[in-house]
Amino acid sequence: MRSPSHPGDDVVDLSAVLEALSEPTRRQIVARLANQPEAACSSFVDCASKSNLTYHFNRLREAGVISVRKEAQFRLISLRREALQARFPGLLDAILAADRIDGERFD
Amino acid sequence: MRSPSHPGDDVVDLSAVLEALSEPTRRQIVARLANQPEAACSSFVDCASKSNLTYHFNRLREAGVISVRKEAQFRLISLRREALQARFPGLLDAILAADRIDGERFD
DNA sequence: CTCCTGGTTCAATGGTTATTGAACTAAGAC
DNA sequence: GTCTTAGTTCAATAACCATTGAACCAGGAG
Repeated sequence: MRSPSHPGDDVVDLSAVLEALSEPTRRQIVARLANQPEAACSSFVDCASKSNLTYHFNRLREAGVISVRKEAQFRLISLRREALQARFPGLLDAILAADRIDGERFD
Repeated sequence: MRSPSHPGDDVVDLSAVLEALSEPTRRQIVARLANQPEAACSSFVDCASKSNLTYHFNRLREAGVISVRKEAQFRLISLRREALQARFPGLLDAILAADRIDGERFD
């Protein structure tokens, strides 16, 4: 785990990005962020426990998938769409699309 | 790990596919298969040890990414492009493209 | 038949992962 | 100031991961 605040976490390693997005909870977080410019950590309490959320946010941030901004008493999370698109064009969109399809398994 | 021969391993779970392709050795195998209709297990001895290759082939097969066919004394591996494309359109191509970019890191 | 070659199986190992709960901190609300 | 909300940190745990090496097996080659 890296140091707490690392605004310049850049998208570098494909393995890290795919590992980050291979986890269902993290994919759920990312899928939700795709529809919102920003969301507070607290809006994901239905996904996992507080400390577990911190863990998943760290993994996503270290992979360069999200960025975290501190605003008053809240942490605001956002998806790093442009950075991901610049580094691996089409990857995030393909995974988001696949995730939507994957979600249809039990219809 | 599942039973030895499982020709009908189908692409079902996105997590399994992404986990399979998040490992660099396995991505290398898949990238090489993308240029060849079929390849013998033995053509990947430069990627890992024999037993380690068996392990990686199993993980790829269980995720539905490759299929393995026994021909005389050889095992022939092939990429399940159509099955992947049918289930998660564009995903494999995006990951293969990202892998090519990722490979350019040390230029 | 005996000897390779191609590949699997198995147990062991060290490292990593996700998850938990309790203790803690930072900052606004009252 | 006290209380509460939002979130981190830390240690512990169980499960899983990739990798190894040795033993094994199937089938062709000599």
